[in-house]
Amino acid sequence: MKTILVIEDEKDLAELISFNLEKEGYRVLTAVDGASGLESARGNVPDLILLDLMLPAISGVEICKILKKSEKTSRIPIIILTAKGEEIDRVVGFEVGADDYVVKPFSNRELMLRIKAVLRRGEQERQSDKIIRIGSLCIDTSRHAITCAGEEIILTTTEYKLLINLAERLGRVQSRDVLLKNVWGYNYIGDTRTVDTHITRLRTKLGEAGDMIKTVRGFGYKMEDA
Amino acid sequence: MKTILVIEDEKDLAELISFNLEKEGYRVLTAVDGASGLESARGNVPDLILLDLMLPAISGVEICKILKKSEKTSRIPIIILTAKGEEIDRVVGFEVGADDYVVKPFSNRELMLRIKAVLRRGEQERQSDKIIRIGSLCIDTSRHAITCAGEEIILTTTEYKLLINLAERLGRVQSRDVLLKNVWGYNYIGDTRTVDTHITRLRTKLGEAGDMIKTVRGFGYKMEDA
DNA sequence: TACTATTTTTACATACTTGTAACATATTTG
DNA sequence: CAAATATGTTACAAGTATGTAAAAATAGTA
Repeated sequence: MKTILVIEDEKDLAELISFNLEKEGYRVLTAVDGASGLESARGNVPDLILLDLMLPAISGVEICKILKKSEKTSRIPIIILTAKGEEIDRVVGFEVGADDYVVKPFSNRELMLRIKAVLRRGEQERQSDKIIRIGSLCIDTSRHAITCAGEEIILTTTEYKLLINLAERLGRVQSRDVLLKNVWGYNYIGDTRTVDTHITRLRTKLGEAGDMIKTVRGFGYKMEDA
Repeated sequence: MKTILVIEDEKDLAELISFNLEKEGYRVLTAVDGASGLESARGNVPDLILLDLMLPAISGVEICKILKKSEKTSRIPIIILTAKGEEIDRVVGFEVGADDYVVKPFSNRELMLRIKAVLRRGEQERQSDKIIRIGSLCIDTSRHAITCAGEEIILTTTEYKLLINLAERLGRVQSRDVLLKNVWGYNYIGDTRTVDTHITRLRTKLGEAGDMIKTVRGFGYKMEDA
């Protein structure tokens, strides 16, 4: 039986997540703030940590960094819970070192799928210092740098986040709505066509690698080699 | 037609919302307090719930928690209506498990946009990423890719949905009316012969796998291996 | 403040999709 | 066996989704 540590200050949400996790057969530990979360993680090393980014006192980012620095806890996979789309690029990259993230509000199903995926993923390929290579494209998340066939490509924040989102879910079709939620944040109200515009710009800037962003008519976009 | 349950104790507001929702083509159920709201949600599962936070007796937060914990109702998206300002909006709103929130006073336009966004999100969720194999045919729903004996087959949106519908109910005959409802949507007005045309196209594109789509004269179509 | 970079919206072009109708073929029925 | 009925097939006008560029709005900065 796998143990999951939930670090979340909002009691209701923590309770809800615990309830669902237990229903799925996980053992659950909860912590309402960073300090007790750290303590718990060190004392009884869990198989995975769900970490809210917005915590009182020590922020989730800090906690994540601390956990990743200690030998004892560095190998525990961490999934970040965040309300903002804007922070994900920093979070998943080297700076923070989380293994995955879920943007609030998330469905139970979504969360469970992510947890399973992260647990399944081998220890060796944790995302901390991840460099994504797809065809001639190379994304160095730690340096926030992108190259295509050696040539450096300068992207704006939105373009970068959009690319990361597509690249991390390689092959999977993502609807405009999902992209809006993950890149722009849950609170975004606007035209889904905005995504199209950014896709166009991304394709242009990426040059030959831009062809790897495929349109799936009626559904959304996906990224795929060749 | 989508059904929306409005749980709101202020009669005037409830009425106004109902009026606007109906104008947009939704079916509306209303409940003036938590208990009847819960009952209604369980009895006639709606597609979405608009939930006032400030209710007599049981609070909206409680209701939200209860709904999210029950298997039957946990998947219903909930939009919170709250009169309180900034500090509560994010924290209480969707961290309880709700899918979105709107702060009173809200414009009709805003509410409708949120509803649409949340409903869209839900539709995305439903398509789980599984791989269906039937004979030489392979359907990868997450990649939205179809292969027959390794060869990739490009389908249009309608063709794809039609195939999924047949493949998911393997062996079972489905009438043209049922297919129209499932693939084209319940309010589709048109010729049932449209189905035939698409079946033909599907068979052609699928090549040898197309033979697995069988005609059941007088009843409809079914999919069956060999 | 003005200026720049970036993002979003708008508008239009284009390419793809689709429902229908018309005709062909097959099957059932009387 | 012919008529009636059901399904198969094809072509095309109309509809729809996406691509793209340019204007408008916004955010960021000196």
